Amino acid sequence: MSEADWELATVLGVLHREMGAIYAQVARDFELTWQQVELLCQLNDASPSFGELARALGCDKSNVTGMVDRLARRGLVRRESDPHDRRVIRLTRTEQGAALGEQIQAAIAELLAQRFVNLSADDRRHLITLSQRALAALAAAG
Amino acid sequence: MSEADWELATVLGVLHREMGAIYAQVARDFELTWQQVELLCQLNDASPSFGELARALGCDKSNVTGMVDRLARRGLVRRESDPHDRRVIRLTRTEQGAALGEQIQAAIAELLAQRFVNLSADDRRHLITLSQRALAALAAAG
DNA sequence: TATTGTTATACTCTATAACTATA
DNA sequence: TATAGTTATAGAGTATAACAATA
Repeated sequence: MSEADWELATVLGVLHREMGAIYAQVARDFELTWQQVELLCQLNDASPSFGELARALGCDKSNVTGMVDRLARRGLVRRESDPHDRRVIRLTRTEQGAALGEQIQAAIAELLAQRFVNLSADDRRHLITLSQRALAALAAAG
Repeated sequence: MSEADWELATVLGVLHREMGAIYAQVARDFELTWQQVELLCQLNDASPSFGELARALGCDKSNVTGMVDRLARRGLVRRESDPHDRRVIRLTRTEQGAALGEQIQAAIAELLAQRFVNLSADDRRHLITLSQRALAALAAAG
């Protein structure tokens, strides 16, 4: 393993922790857990099944039931049965859930813009480009 | 808010989720939770008090007690009372904990190197540099 | 038979408040 | 009186296994 590999792991680790703190802050501002925010973000333009949600969130499908229950109790999401397969339930946001989801994403972008105010426009542009390439590399590597 | 702010939030959000999956994978490989890994990483070259640990981990001090108990039960950390203030307890890794911590950090760096194999050496170097600048900007913004 | 969502169970993390022993 | 760590409690996330309905 090269020196650069160690440096990459170190700096990405610290950045990951900082980003986690930022997301946790926003979630708490909206009285949600960050897992609930993650789930809500999966419903931006899709109506995933519970199994698809579990895979996207990296948890077991049995956990999704409870998380959805809690969001449904607050009127943010709604279960809808799949017409093609009556075993499957698809999850959609309610109007209230969609409105809240957009507020949350705006709050995240706003907070990031504030916290990165000391990063020059050039650096910010490069950071976006390189992060996109990094994501493409991750996708290619599987 | 500018278009670049939205792009930054989007790409950093996706990257954050990918990194989270990577860390979760490593933690599970070592039969630890990712929170326990975070705690262990705070002991690399320091013996923090429980209050300092709580601040670093972004949780309440009352939570630290249980997390430390579970790590101590596995022989990875040890409580040591502070000679200057008998209210304070400082946490240190055992030899076994130090060895495991190094294994974990090596595993993270190794896995990242594998997953980023499709990112060119140039891009990787730039990603390190820009991430370091981003962290400096975050620190400066408070 | 296999799969989908659910339930039950046990463990962990998280937040709050009350407690103790120091300072 | 203030602070550091602990305890008790309640809610939430996590993993496993067993289950009913459907395919």
